[in-house]
Amino acid sequence: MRVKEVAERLGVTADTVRFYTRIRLLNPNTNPHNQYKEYSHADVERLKFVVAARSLGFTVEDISTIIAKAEDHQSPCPTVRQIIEKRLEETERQFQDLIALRARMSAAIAQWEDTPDRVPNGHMICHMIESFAGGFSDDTEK
Amino acid sequence: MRVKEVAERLGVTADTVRFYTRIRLLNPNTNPHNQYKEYSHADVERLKFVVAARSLGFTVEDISTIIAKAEDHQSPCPTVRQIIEKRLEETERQFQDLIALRARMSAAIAQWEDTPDRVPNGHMICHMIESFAGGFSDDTEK
DNA sequence: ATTGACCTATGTCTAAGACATAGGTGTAGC
DNA sequence: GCTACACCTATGTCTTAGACATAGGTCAAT
Ligand SMILES: [Zn+2]
Ligand SMILES: [Zn+2]
Ligand SMILES: [Zn+2]
Ligand SMILES: [Zn+2]
Repeated sequence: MRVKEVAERLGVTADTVRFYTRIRLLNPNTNPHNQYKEYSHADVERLKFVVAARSLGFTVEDISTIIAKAEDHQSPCPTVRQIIEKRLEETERQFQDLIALRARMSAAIAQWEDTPDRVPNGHMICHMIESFAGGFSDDTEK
Repeated sequence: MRVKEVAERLGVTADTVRFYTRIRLLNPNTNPHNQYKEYSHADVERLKFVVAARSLGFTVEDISTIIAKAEDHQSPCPTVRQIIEKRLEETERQFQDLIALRARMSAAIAQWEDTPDRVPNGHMICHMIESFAGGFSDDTEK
């Protein structure tokens, strides 16, 4: 199979499969005539694993580590448990950041509904953004 | 003022200020002797604006656009309203994606609590990841 | 003048692909 | 066989918003 077929079969783009191949997460045979990659059943199996792991928040580097361990006949499970715990924490942080951001955006939009447009003068760029309560005072405005 | 002072005053890193300077979002004078940048009061004011806009989810490119309009003596307000609406939609999408990801991760961790570690064989890398219900069936496993 | 702590500008790197492009494939028509 | 032409491929470059590394500059104390 060539890249597009394998990509479609797993619901990812051909570019994604090419990327995984580039970083040697997949190692298909290369046709020496045109450099086209030929993906075997085993390659598809591995890609399936990568897609599943990605969907659980593992980075491609995490996945490389995991696969390396497995190929070394060691159980990757402890590593997997450790990593996902860390990734979940990161996700939680991002989540909180995103909630805060969304709240600020919504508040700004709400506040600006009753604010007229204004042409900037020398000491202001957009009064809406500048007046939005964030408290970014420079504390040295004399 | 030099980069560090201005950065501290606004609660960002010196690298951030340098980055904004590099992309000409800030345009401090340069000491021709040592290339050190000298930030004026006006530069600090502009940085204050950039920081405020960033905290509302505007990209640096958005901010460039907004500033350009203001410097052209046009009101940037309609642009600002348009952009933040779009950015809020994106944030909302990210938010939903993140909720789904977090749910998958938590579910996986919960499921794996009762799963023993296992050493991989030729047809498996990590059974925990592989067996986690995501339904990534290749549909051609004959 | 010399040290040494701190600071600076510049270049490079990051994640995970998307995008652009030059060239290859394969089928249809002649 | 040859030519179109639609589609596919590998490769190189680009993306975000800074972080990091490093060679060199500053400045106060010696
Ligand atoms: Zn199989
Ligand atoms: Zn405005
Ligand atoms: Zn001012
Ligand atoms: Zn496992």
